[in-house]
Amino acid sequence: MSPKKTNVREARREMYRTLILEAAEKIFAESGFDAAKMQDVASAAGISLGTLYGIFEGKLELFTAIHEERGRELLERASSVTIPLDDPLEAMLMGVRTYIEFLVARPNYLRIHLFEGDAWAFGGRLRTEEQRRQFSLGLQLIADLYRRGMEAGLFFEEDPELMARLMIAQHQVLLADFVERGDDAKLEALIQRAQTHLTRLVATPETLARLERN
Amino acid sequence: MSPKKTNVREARREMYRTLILEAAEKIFAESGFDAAKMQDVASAAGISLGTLYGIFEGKLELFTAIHEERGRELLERASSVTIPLDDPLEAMLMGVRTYIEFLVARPNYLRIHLFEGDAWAFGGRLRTEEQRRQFSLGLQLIADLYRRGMEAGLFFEEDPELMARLMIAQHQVLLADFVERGDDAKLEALIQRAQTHLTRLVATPETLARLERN
Amino acid sequence: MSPKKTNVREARREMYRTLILEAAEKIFAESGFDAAKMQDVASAAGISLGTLYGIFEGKLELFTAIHEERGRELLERASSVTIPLDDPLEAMLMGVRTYIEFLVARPNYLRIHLFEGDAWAFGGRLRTEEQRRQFSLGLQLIADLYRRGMEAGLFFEEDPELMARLMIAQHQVLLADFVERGDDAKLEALIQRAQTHLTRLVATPETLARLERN
Amino acid sequence: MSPKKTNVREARREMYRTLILEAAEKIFAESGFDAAKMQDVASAAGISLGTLYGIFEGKLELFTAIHEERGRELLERASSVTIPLDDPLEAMLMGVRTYIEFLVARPNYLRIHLFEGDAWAFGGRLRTEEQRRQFSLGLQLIADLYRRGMEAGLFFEEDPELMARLMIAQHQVLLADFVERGDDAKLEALIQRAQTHLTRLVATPETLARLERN
DNA sequence: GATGAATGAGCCTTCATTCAT
DNA sequence: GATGAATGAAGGCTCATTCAT
Repeated sequence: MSPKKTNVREARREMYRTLILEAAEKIFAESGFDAAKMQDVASAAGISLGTLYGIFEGKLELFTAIHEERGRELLERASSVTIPLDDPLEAMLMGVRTYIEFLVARPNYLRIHLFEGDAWAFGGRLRTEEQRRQFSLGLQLIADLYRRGMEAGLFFEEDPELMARLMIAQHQVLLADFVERGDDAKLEALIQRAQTHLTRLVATPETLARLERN
Repeated sequence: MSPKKTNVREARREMYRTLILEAAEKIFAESGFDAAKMQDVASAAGISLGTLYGIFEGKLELFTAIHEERGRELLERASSVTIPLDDPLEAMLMGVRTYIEFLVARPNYLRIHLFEGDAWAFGGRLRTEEQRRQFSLGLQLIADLYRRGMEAGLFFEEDPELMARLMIAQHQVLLADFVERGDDAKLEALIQRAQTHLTRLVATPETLARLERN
Repeated sequence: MSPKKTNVREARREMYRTLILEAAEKIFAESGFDAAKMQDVASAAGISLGTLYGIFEGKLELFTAIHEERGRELLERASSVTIPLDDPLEAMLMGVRTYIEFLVARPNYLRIHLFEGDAWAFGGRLRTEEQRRQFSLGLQLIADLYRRGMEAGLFFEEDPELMARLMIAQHQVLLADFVERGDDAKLEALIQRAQTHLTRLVATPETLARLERN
Repeated sequence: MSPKKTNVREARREMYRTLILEAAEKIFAESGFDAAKMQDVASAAGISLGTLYGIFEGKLELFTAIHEERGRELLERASSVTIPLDDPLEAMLMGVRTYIEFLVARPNYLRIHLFEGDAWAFGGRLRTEEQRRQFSLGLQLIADLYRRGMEAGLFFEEDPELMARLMIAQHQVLLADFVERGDDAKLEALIQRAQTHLTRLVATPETLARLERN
């Protein structure tokens, strides 16, 4: 097998992966995991069942792949924008913006994220180990940031992991509200609102007062 | 048909309803909606499939009925404890206590409530009109209370319905955390914590400061 | 549940078992294991797929059940007719008769027995542990008998288990021939022939000579 | 098309045929007909599915071809070693040797031959007309030999075709036993054993006695 | 000619729902 | 009314075969 051919094959597989993941996101978003049919995913991707199964092992693997893919991407973005920032609050605000922008740009994944029983805030009925790992990583990123803010006396004294969950839940409510309204236009307003509520959630009264004065 | 016979029949149906709803709560809590089997519900209720279908039209109706039943009960309790209280914040704190006590006393329903993709905070994949109505009623109860507090200058200025959702989400995170820890012992601590976070969520800085002084 | 009801249910299950096993025997005989369709078995039994699966766990279990059922029955018969006989050769001759009569009376099982890659002589690609156990038991029954004849100086000196296989193979050839000819009429001739060849296979020249004289 | 080109093409096809038949033998021996995958055959042959289908029409044709190929080869060898011999018994003994040496040298084909439900002794589920023809030819070769021996008064009086089947069955049991033991070392012992049993199967008591004396 | 990606018919199995007893 | 046996539609997945490159 020539390296060229291998590359072509790899490229094609990658193309299919993308095609399928998008189609699957759509189908899972519309129907939920159980009601989604593999045949519908294949049709939505414009390919045959056989091809679909050539790329993904099965339904669960496909579902998992969506979360890996999107979760990893989201995590990377969130990390890359928060790490450079020294101020924990500033980092958090930047994190929310990234989080919201990412999800609003991917409405199908957003629907899955919110409604498929795997909302990050609960970590409830997560279906695979990979999903649990992903969930845990995302939570830790936020919890660590919170810990820093708490140690700097900026944030309210509370279990950082619990606070991380509360933050996520908060954003999810705002996103769910946004989705329900079908209000694509005011992304910036949504972000502002989310940041306001985030600040109120984490900051001590003193921090709040200081912010007010500026 | 004599009225007496009718009454007997009604009583029997009522008994079955209760039996089935409890069994269904257990099964749905363990497996989720899709994986739950009607046969398992019937067995858990100690009745036959035929009888189950004599009382409930189908799986979806059964699922819906759980939410109606528990939702109505919860709503009534929450109403009855909050209505007599003049102070909106006090009413809210009392409401959370009731909410949490109610759910912790019904762990099966709690699991469904949190993890079955129909958490009240999102109103997401609600499966029937009735569920949406219920959801809306509960939300309004809280939103109205919030509005009163806002008009009294005690609460933060924000869309009351959104705030209601944020409150519910907050409690759900705390309850999910509670469930995950299997921490049955410290109900009172959970309520305290929920009330603290609730206060921080809704109160203006001035209100907070005043509370601090007392 | 009343004992009566249980009995009725058991009786019905038993009836279905029989019905299904007969139908399955037919289908497996016609098509072989892999080509046989569960739907065809159900149809042949005059029941629905659901009912079929209510009685048997799956295709393999059904196939196994046929072998258990028939194998056990055949083994019991063969044991019961050979055990009372002191003379090993006489016992063997009686055993063949039983074996052949049993299989000729069950032509579908005979076809499976001969052609489904699990002919007792080879013990080749046996699909389940149960089948292997059954095969081993049948073989031992014959091998033990052979050993007795050998120790009595009546039979040719050779590994008894190998001789058992040779005997089975011999009968199977005769049965296959019989099946191919569709010659239902001359069962007794078939048995005679099988006994003649059996004698020639196992007996020492001396034994043969003695028999000749009688 | 030049004759040369045609020759080249033919040579290539022949090469592929050989390659594929060997690979297929391996795969069918390992998995049996139904479980064998065409893809696995192609991979084992180091070619593509398309090429495989360019040489053989389908799975069944491939399976058939193995039997034709090997069967023809075996037949030729058996013929060539038996024809020059005048003594029918001697010819038979030579034939068995050839038969066993041939199969032991081709363990994959041996496995198929024994276990794939198409053992020559039964002529059972032969899948194509060609297979039946082949089977018949092999059987006739032996039957004719037997007939000669019978007419010479050397062999037991019995239907020659049936005797041919019994012989084949006998060898197959010995070969199956040999395969199961994984006993590659003692080929000569296996042949000796087979010849002994063959003699006992076909010879009249007088013939046996005469042999004994020598 | 060779490749192997793509196809899709087909089969095992499950479970919500019905209905004869 | 109660039962639970019976139904059969539906869906995940495989693999023989085809065909565009």
